[in-house]
Amino acid sequence: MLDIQSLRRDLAGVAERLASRGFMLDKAEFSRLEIERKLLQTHTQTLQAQRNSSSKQIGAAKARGEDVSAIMAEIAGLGDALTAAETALQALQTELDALLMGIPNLPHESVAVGLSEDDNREISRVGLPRVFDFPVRDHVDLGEKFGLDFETASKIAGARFSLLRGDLARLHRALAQFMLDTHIVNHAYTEVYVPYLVNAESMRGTGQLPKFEDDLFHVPRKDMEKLYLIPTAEVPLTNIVREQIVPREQLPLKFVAHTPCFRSEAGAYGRDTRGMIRQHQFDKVELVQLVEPKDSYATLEALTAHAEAILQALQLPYRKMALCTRDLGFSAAKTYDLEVWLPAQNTYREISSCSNFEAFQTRRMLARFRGENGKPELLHSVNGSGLAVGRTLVAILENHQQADGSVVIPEVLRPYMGGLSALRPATD
RNA sequence: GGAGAGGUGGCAGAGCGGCCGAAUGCGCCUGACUCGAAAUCAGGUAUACGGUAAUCCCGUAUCGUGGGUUCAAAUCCCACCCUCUCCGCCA
Repeated sequence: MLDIQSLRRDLAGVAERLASRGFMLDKAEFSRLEIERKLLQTHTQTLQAQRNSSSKQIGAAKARGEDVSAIMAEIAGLGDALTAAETALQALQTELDALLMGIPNLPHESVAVGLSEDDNREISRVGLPRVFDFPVRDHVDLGEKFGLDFETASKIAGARFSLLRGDLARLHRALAQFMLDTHIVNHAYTEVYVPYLVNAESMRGTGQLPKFEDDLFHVPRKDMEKLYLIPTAEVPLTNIVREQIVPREQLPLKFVAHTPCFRSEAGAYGRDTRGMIRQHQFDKVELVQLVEPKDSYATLEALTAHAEAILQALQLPYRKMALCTRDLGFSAAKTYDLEVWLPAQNTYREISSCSNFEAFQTRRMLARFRGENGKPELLHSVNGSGLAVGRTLVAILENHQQADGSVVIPEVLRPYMGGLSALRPATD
């Protein structure tokens, strides 16, 4: 959520910055609501003040044993007027709030203005794509031999689910363990185990609701508020500080969690139907930091480097992209995507997305710390995947495949694999 | 699933429908005393929104959440949420 003050102060300027990311703010509508809000709010509060002082007088008069009918008569119609005013104000607030909640974040000044993902800027490339002297197989063909089984998954659950067996399942687990351990030990994050089902309030906090309900799975409950399956651990991790004032000396908060993520992928029907690139359920190791505003851009760089460290350790070639204004997610002020090389697709594919949300999320959830002057200030939230486990598995299979169909397991994962150095097709 | 207890400021803990944004204690901040500290004393110490650009001032709202009764609700009524204890069930 944007700061409503900034909209009041410089509506045209804000609208212009929003336009750069493709969002057209209805300035007239906002102004109309604001003018009315101000009128209604002052009116309501005046009536409330009147009621309060009259009620006080009645109390005092009664205590002295005086007659109160005169005062009572004076405020005869006040109750109804007040109810009407309060109702109108509330309705207007709801409208204004809905408008505000639907506005995306402002792009940071360092973000290039662009019209599509083609305008994203490549920041760096690390590692060289291998040159293969044999026909490259994609992860679906390779994985089949090691226990990757989409047919069984679809029998059990439907399309866009996967099932892993044996060493492949173990490798998947090894990846998550390795990532977690790296972030805990080398990068000083605190490991957190979180709920995978969250309430609507949490979803609002990080920005998934109210606008992106269609992308989420939810679980109805009889006579109870429905719960949502998390699309990323960002949701529970960031909401840890919702409605809290964190003591300054505890900052920065650095959380890491390994969770499954659930996405309905509505609107992606035809895309990435083959393989485990785009699934309804996938595992991810997520990094979240809550920091003082002055630190958040340095934090974004650091956190992105933490994600990169995983790719480097796994010897996967990747590039780092700075998203342009048009490609930014709803809540992000600035985003780096890490894209891993997938030889079978002959292209780089997103494997991590690292963003600074500034105060966009924390304002929604009232997550604060106590600043220098002792006043509560909004934290900044920064997060990123470190990494998406399923896609990392895909990248390992494809990048580390051998002519004989085996896949070399990166050195750093071997301790998690009981010393196994390669996946080999079953010899039958 | 059954039975019971309870949700009040950073914490503990009071609170006859009006003088309650809320006693008291602890904690914290400032000052006095002190060479310094402790102890003691004095004062201060919630958040959001609005008037408004303002850390001052004024107003409004907030005692788990939402509704109701009333001129007036932390206090009375209803519903819901959450926590705790015991029993049952359960990974």
